[in-house]
Order: sequence, then C-alpha cells, then structure tokens
Amino acid sequence: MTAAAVLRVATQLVDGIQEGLARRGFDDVRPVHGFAFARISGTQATTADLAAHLGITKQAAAQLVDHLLQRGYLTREADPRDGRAKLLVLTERGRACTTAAEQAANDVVQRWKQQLSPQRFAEMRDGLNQIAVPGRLRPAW
Amino acid sequence: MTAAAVLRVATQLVDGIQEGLARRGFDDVRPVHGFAFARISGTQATTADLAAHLGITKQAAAQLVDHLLQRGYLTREADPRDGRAKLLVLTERGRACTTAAEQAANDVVQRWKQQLSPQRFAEMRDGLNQIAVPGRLRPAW
DNA sequence: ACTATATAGTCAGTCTTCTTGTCCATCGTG
DNA sequence: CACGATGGACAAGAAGACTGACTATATAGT
Repeated sequence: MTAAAVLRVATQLVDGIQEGLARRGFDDVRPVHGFAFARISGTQATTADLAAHLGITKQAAAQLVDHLLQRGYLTREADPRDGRAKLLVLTERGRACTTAAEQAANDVVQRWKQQLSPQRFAEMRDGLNQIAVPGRLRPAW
Repeated sequence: MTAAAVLRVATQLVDGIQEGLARRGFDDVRPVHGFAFARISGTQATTADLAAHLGITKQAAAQLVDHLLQRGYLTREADPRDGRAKLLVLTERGRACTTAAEQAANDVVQRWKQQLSPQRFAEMRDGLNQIAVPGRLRPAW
C-alpha cells in the first residue's frame, strides 16, 4: 500500500535524523525543534510566528523556545520595529545543530539513493517534490 | 530538498486521514489508533504486542486500549492458550473505522495520482515501496 | 516435580507537552 | 486618541507517556 510506504519512509527519516543528531552530540532536541530551527534560520521569526508555523498555541511555542534558550540554541533580541516582539536568533550552537540535522537527513537520503538506482531515485524524488505542498510540517501525529 | 518533501508528503497524508475519518464520523481517534487497528486487524494481538509494535510501554498501550474499549472500537477476550493474556478483537465499529481510514488514505493517494501522471506516480510508488522498511510506524515525532 | 525466570496485565505516581483562559503592553487604524 | 488586534507572560489543568512495583500465569532448567 502506497500510504503505508510513505509513513514508513517518513518514520525512517525522522528516526534517522534523531539518531544522527544524537551521534553528533545533540541529544536534547526533538524533531519538532528541527522544524523550529528551519523556521528561525529562514526569515526572522518571533515566538508567535513559530507557533503559527508549527500549528501549536503560542504558549506551547513559548515553552519550546524556553527549552532552546536554556540549552543555548538560541537567544532573543528586541525587535527594533515592534516594542512587543522579541526576535529569535540562532546561536552558534543552534546553527551547528541545524547543520547537523541537515547532514543526518542527507545521510538517510543517500542511503535511499544507493538502495535504488540513481535513475529510480530521481524519479521518486521528483514525484515527491511535485506533490509536496508548502504547508506546515506536522510536528506530531 | 528530498527529506523535506518526504515530511511534507507524510504530513499531508496523516492530516488527510484524520480529516477523512472525522468526515466519516470517527472524530475520537488519533493517528496512533490507526496504527493500533492495523496491528489488531492483522495477526491476533495482545496489549503487550501492541506496545512493542508502537514502540511505547505496555502501560501506555493499556491506556490506549482502554480508550478504544470505552468508545466501542474493540473488546477483549481471554486467550485460550495463555491464562494471563487477553486478545484484542475489533468490534464492528472498529472494523468500520479501519475501513474508513483506508478509504481516507486512498483518497489522498488518488489525489497524488492525479497530480502526477500515472507513469510518474507508479515510479514514485515503486521507489517508496522499495526503500520502506517493514519496521514500526513511529506514532509520534 | 520444583524452582527460577520471564511475561501479561494492573496500580500508583510523576513528568513533559500541549491546552484554555486571562492579563498586560504595544501596535496600527479610524 | 480611542479601539480592536497582536506579542508575550502567568496560571491551571488535561492528555499521554514514563518509571517502578506488584500479582498471576507460563515456561525452562534441574
């Protein structure tokens, strides 16, 4: 069944990223943090932006941010254009973790590439890219 | 990036299944319950089997089973071959829910099939099936 | 047959994560 | 400048998972 295959592949990827991060010394982050990093390292983001991006309440996002603040993955700076807002900024460690996650994800993808032929891998990748919608990445099932 | 596409596609699928289930009247189940149903409707299963399958403790699995018992999705019967064990059995409603989930999943897959050409869809599906490992389906990220 | 160990299930307590509800300070628009 | 909207914080609580401890039954080794 196609649906089950998608879920198994996604499971494999998420597990692979977690494992790769742990092996690289980042054992205090969960998958949802990776999604948060992706948002923060892109356009400037606030806690409320993060909440919208992850599909959780801003209070939950604030807890998540606290967690990452305490562990030194990010800092907060006053937004020069909005006195209420505080911009989330990745620290060196935060950037290192983001990089590590990308590498771990790439490791898994490379394994797939070797299991399939380069030809078939490209076909699969193109198909996935075509049906992937740019919406939120569900942090939890 | 391939990895992100996989996660987005999986998110789309899980959300689609949840939505399809709710539309069919099953609004008191979560994705993890679908994984539980899949296990129960296959080989005979006990709570402990379920725990192993889902990668959670047997206490957590017992809570999940309680939830489904209370809502009439399954019943428990004494295992004739093991006085300690109780076999989980899907009720009519449980089977209906399983069917509904399969249909909802299929709806999403059909949308993909229409977005891609039948040719490209088949390529993607085959690639996914080839790299999907038969291990557990991670119920939570 | 007896003992030791493993396993199915339950009870109790705790932790983490996310929720709702409420509030204040600040922003932006009429 | 008043007013609704928004970013963020505080508090309380629900859900779901965890650890630890216990009973009853099964199974393997002697």
